[in-house]
Amino acid sequence: MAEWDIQKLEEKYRDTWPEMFEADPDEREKFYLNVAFPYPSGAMHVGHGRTYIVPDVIARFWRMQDKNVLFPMAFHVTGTPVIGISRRIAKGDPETVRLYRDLYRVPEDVLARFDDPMTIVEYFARDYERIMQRCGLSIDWRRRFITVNPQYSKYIEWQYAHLKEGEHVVKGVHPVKYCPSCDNPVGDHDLMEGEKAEIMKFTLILFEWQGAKIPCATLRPETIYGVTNLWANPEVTYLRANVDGEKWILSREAAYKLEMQDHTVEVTGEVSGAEIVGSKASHPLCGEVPVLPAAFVDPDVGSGLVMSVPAHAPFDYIALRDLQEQGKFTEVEPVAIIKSEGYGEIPAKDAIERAGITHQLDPRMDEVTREVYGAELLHGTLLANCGDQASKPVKQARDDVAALMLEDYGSKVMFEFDTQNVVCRCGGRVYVKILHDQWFLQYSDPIWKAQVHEQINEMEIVPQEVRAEFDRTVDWLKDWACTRRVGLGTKLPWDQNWIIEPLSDSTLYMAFYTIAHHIKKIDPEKLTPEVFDYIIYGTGNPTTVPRETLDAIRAEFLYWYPYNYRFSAKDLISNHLTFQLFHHRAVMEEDKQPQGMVIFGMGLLNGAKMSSSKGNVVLLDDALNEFGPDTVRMFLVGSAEPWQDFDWRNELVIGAKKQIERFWNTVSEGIAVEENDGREIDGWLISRLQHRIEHTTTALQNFQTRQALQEAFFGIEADLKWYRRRLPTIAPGSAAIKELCSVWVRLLAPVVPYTSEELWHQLGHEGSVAFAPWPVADAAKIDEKTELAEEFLARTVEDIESIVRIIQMEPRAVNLYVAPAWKRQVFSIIAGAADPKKAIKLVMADEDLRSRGKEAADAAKQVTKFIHRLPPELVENVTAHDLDEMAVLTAAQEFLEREVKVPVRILEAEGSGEVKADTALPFKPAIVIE
RNA sequence: GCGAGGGUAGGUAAGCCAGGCCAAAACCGGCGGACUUAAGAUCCGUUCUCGCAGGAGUCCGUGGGUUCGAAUCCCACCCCUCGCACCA
Repeated sequence: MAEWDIQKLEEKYRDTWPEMFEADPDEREKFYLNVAFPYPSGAMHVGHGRTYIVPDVIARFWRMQDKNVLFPMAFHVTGTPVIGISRRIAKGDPETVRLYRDLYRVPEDVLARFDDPMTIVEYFARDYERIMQRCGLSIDWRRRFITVNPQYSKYIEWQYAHLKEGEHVVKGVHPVKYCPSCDNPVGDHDLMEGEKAEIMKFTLILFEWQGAKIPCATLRPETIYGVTNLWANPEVTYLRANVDGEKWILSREAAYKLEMQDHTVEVTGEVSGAEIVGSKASHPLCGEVPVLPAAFVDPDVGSGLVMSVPAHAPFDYIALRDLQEQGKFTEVEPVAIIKSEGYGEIPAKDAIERAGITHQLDPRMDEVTREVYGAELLHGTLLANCGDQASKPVKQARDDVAALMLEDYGSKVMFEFDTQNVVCRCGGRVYVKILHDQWFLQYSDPIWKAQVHEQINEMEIVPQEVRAEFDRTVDWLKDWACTRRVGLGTKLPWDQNWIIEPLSDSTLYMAFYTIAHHIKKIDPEKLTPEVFDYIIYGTGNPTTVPRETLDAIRAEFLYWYPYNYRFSAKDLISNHLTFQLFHHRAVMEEDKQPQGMVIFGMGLLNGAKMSSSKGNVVLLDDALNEFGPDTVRMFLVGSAEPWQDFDWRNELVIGAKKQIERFWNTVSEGIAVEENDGREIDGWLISRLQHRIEHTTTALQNFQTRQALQEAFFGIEADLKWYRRRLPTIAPGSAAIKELCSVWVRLLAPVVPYTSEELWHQLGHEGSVAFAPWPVADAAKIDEKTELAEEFLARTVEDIESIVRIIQMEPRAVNLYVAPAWKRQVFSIIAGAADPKKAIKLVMADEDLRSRGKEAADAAKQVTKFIHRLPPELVENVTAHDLDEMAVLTAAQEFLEREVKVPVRILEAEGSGEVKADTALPFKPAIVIE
């Protein structure tokens, strides 16, 4: 019997496998599964490993069920990250170089060529492919592509033509975070500071002022009715400017921001804050109000000029009060316009006084402000002095007044961050910019959303719980800017200045897999939209490619599509996974919609989040070298169900390795030993095996890889343990063991393909275990009575042992007293009773039993208690099979004596004269130790 | 802050939806023993507390509640993970 040497097994089989899993349409039923493809900008770690190994286990499982399984792979290389990496490497950025040279161990000569982004992705794509093959992934590599292949670009162009035709791609304006020094929009991950900053929409309310307008930015336009004054900072020099052709007064900062936000701003002069202070400004909805001085007014917030609503804004209230305490502007009175529960006439005043705030600089001012704003938004109603808005709830009035302002009073919208200091990685300040000419995928379209909801409802989603998250995401999605100026990718077909954004070019590639190996062979120039129309829809009359070629390609598409399952980690739910549903709905026909999704948990390393940038990773290649592919696979699919987070810990992985070794040794022994005569216990083993097959199959059908392993590995091992305990002196070489080995190797083949492949051959089978028939449970081999008898024995031995353990005497002999038949009668009656409370009455209704009087009543009580503690199926079996306990125990006498190491006597309880024998119950003999 | 999911014995984790089979599966780890020159592997026992007869007590994030009965149902609180976008 050879030692288990996984390295050798890997070398023996790895390179012969890739062609084996090339899948072509045939008469069998298909099973098509795919995974979110990787962006190969760095080395694979064990977290990536699980992403591909779990689907592979599922693929191998279904393949053995005689499904035609397609499992393809490609590489996503579009976008900007590798461009940044290549630049940083070219510059010699030490951190990046360290990551690639030391952690990912890229050879120096290769690293030297990493100044070209394509070199990076091509290098790592090859590396991924190599490592995936080491892992034994049953991928059809003929279909491999990368997302900048010209043929793929043609497919994307076709897709976008249809999206545009369906009016799902529209040109729009959109506020984005923008870094003027990079001259590019920036994502949150590009920010050094202010990552959580949100873009807020202010209304600029225009006040008449000496032939010009003073814009005041507000989030609460409805408070215009309560404006008593404006605030200007006397220390600030404001600008006079023509904004969109109108004369405005505003801060320098505000002028710059508005320019970024698509307004024309032409500076014509300056005016000091001091000059403005003391003058009057007016708005039709609040009349003429004075401009008051305020040092707290920040020119870098809003327009740099503020409207004041002292009744409802604590800052305004306290600033006004402070001025008035100095005897200034005493004629200004707060104007209350909102009634809100829990507050008096002037909520700002109440809140400040309740909090005991006496000074504007009190740090609790922000908190009090939030409190008042929140309370008024939730419960406030506008008062009678608010014109048309009177008695409206604040919530509604806010929107109505904002709309009114924009329509009738010349207001403009201004965007601002909710936090100051938003800084780009380049160190430059980030502003809100309105992008025009930008193309958007209109995910906000309610009709489109409704279609996706419908699809989510029809799909199988594993685990069920994430369905809610998908629905939430669909509701929450707004329009998505789908074009960029920089990065790798496909040009927008109708506007060549734009590149299709990388998330937006990878929503329908699952369909491309079905035809990729054919399409690759066609000159991209010939791949007109008509060609794809013909392949996907079967319409039109393309002439650039021979018709029989197209018919074959279309046939293949129709065979595989739609996909059965897509596998991905849960962090992609809120974008990619939901996007692809939108795109399928828009472009693919009704019967080509995604059928199912399986969502994975995340990976941890020793309890901490895996992160390449922090160096907290185990590279998959290293893990394969150290433990071998089967161990890595077994650990990754066995330590947690796919949707749970898993934690890679080396000491646990070593455990998995030992387990496979045990499996190897047991099966090798089984093969080596000469067949000998079967024993009765063989029937039990084979009967148990049927349950294991059934449970493993169900688990894998439900993607429960961990559960499957519990059954297929530990379950079978536990059965074997009992089997050997019952037959310690006989070598395990029976026909039953051979049968078990053959089944066992196949049950574990999806998880440990290398080990199983070798054992399968050693068992004398031709062909790969990957295509061997999956075991099917045979009901005829299930022998419930034997299983029950063994359970009875096991429980009895356990009971004896637990008693021996407690008593502190050395046992000399064990007497077992089997319960009399009439107690079995009691057991049946009680077990069958619908209402347990009436069970005792039922027992006493039996004449024979009643004649036993108190004895019967006591037994009934004991039996009731006992039944209560047993699993219901077991109770059912006990009743159904009416086990001859005497015979079972007698037959196992030798076994019992070996177990307890003293003579065992098996006796009838009835008439034994032993007091303790009275406690004998069916399925629970009385035990007396001498 | 908002949205989704989750907290079970030393660790991983099943059970929870359908309350009583639950002192709570399974695996790992720990401890003791057998085998061995030894280590490893393997096997046996043990791993909340108490108990010289198969039993009792306490326990499933915290605090309440419902129920004859709660890890499981309800309420509140605390803590953790993921997502919150123009980016893979």
